[in-house]
Amino acid sequence: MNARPTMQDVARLAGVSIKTVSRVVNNEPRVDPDTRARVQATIDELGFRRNEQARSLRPGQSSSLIGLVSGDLGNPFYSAIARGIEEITYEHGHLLLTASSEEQPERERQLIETYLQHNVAGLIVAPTLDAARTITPELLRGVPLVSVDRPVSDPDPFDTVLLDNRAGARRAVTQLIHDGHTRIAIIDGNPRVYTGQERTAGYLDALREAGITPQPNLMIHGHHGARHAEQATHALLSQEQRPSAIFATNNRIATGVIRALHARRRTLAVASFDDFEFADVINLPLTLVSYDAMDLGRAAAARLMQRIQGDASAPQRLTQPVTLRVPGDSS
Amino acid sequence: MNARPTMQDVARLAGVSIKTVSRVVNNEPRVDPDTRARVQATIDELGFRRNEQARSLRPGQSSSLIGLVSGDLGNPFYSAIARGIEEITYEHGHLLLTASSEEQPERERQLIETYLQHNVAGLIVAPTLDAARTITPELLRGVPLVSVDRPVSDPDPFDTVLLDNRAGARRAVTQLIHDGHTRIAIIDGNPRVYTGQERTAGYLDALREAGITPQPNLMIHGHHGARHAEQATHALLSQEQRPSAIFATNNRIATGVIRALHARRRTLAVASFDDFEFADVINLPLTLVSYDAMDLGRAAAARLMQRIQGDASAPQRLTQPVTLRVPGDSS
DNA sequence: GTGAAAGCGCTAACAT
DNA sequence: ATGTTAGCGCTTTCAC
Repeated sequence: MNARPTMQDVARLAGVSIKTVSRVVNNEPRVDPDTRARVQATIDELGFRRNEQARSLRPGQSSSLIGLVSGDLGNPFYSAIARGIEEITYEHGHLLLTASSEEQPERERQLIETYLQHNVAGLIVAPTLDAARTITPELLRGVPLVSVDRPVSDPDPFDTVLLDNRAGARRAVTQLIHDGHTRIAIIDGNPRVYTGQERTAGYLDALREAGITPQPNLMIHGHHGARHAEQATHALLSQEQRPSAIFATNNRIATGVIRALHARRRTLAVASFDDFEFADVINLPLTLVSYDAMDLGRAAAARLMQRIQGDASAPQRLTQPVTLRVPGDSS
Repeated sequence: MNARPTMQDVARLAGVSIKTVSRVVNNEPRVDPDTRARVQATIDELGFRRNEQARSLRPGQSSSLIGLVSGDLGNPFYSAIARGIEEITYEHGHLLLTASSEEQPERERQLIETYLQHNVAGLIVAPTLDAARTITPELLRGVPLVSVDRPVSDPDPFDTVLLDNRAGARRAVTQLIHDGHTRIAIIDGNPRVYTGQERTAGYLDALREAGITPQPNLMIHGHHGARHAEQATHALLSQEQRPSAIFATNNRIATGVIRALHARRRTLAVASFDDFEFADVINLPLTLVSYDAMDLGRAAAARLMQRIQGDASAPQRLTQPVTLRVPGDSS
């Protein structure tokens, strides 16, 4: 457990000044090759590693930390985003701090503050519902922030990377209509959630374009989570005017719908925002809005890297494309 | 973008010395209540936040950073572990750095070094295959490390948190035997991977206990990933002596097996290490070794917290329990 | 109860 | 090509 060696230690042992060691460590040019070799040998011998905290303490020297606040790292959607972010930040020599807000605005604010105390060079946040109230430019003091999956507010003072929620939903529902469906139900989660709102708008777009009048009793909201969606599906199928297809606005809802149909041994067309493994193995006609969640993360991280490198242009809203996938249909 | 205020700024504005500000920030006792209130007011007014890098620069003052190196954060197994770790470290006021080794020992070593440069208080690693060569006590210089899912080496100089791989596999295969199966195939990934080895050993345990002689042509190895497992399943079903049940040593392999069976419209009993969503909706007799991956992370983080708090006892090997689950069987 | 001064490990500015 | 010095923001003696 010998203490960690410092530049001073290396300098003493190599018989040079600390600044020369610094030059070698930072690959600065004006060092005699012999000196450089000698210093390097001492560094290797001692196993010296530069203390990053001390380095980034100097003003101007920004830290190489990036902070990520996601909704829930345990959710594959968020962890794929995190993976994409990690890929880009790693390439740029940054380290990634991760934490989950658990959709609690207070925890989100608290995490951002803690990150700022650690001098992060930038932040990526999947904002909670009430982020607009807590995440403000004053809180950030110039540290760049990119939001992902949802905007912080509208209009948005920050860069944002979103999915094309509305168009994706419209295309999925239009597909169902093409397949002959007219009684298409929608099951959505918390109506305050941005993505659900957009996807619901896309559903209505598709109906309107086809001249179909939306039926209130086919539009179920507030049923987030697989369990609620399962109950909602049972309710839908028990009512008078039954749907012939169901659009689930996300994969947890789709899971509930599929469970309920399985329990009732009923075959209904199911469309879902979010693709999932096993879609190919399920004996139901599926229409999936598919996309690469890692790409969302990559795009957000790439934008943040630009900001860190000094880009001061107006906040951007980037929309990532989605595609329609019909399992078993190899066209 | 006014610069971030320092203790010095607070001190000047409050008309006290920097040390008094420090006392207030750190909740030290010997401060006059009035002074404390005045300083606190100034802190709030300026939005002062202590610079954590500067604080932990002082020797003794450990940083509140924990470093996690997982195989692939995009894999739900690892992200669940990460979530469990995050939960515990958050409770203890630590922040979590995350990165993926992508199963490359060199990248793993590199990440650990980078973490150490950032003065992490401790490390949690899901070791790669060749971790024993790179992760050594010399590299770590006294920074505690806990490995998770796989041991670094055997015997292990570090704490390790593992699943009960062998017993879980044995129980799953024993269940298949109880159900009347005697020709039980196993599909495993890379034979050098610890978990696969243990699970294969459990498979053999179960056969031996039942007096069944292992059939080499029913034991497929080296087929990691869903795609390979799919091919392996097709090969198994094309041969003379066909199995009536298949044990998949992890969920990606199980996915491949299920895909192949679905393509052939064949019903076979399938056992799998790892539970998965949709298990309830698949029309195959399944036997699943189930466990809580978050608990793995929680246990690893809890052990690390003990080490950070000074526990210097001998390295422990903790084994987390697994349970058998038969979907549809509500007993 | 409060403050002055030293120093953590490093880099930037300015010598030599 | 190399060294000296100051100082980043904070905590820690040790005075007062």
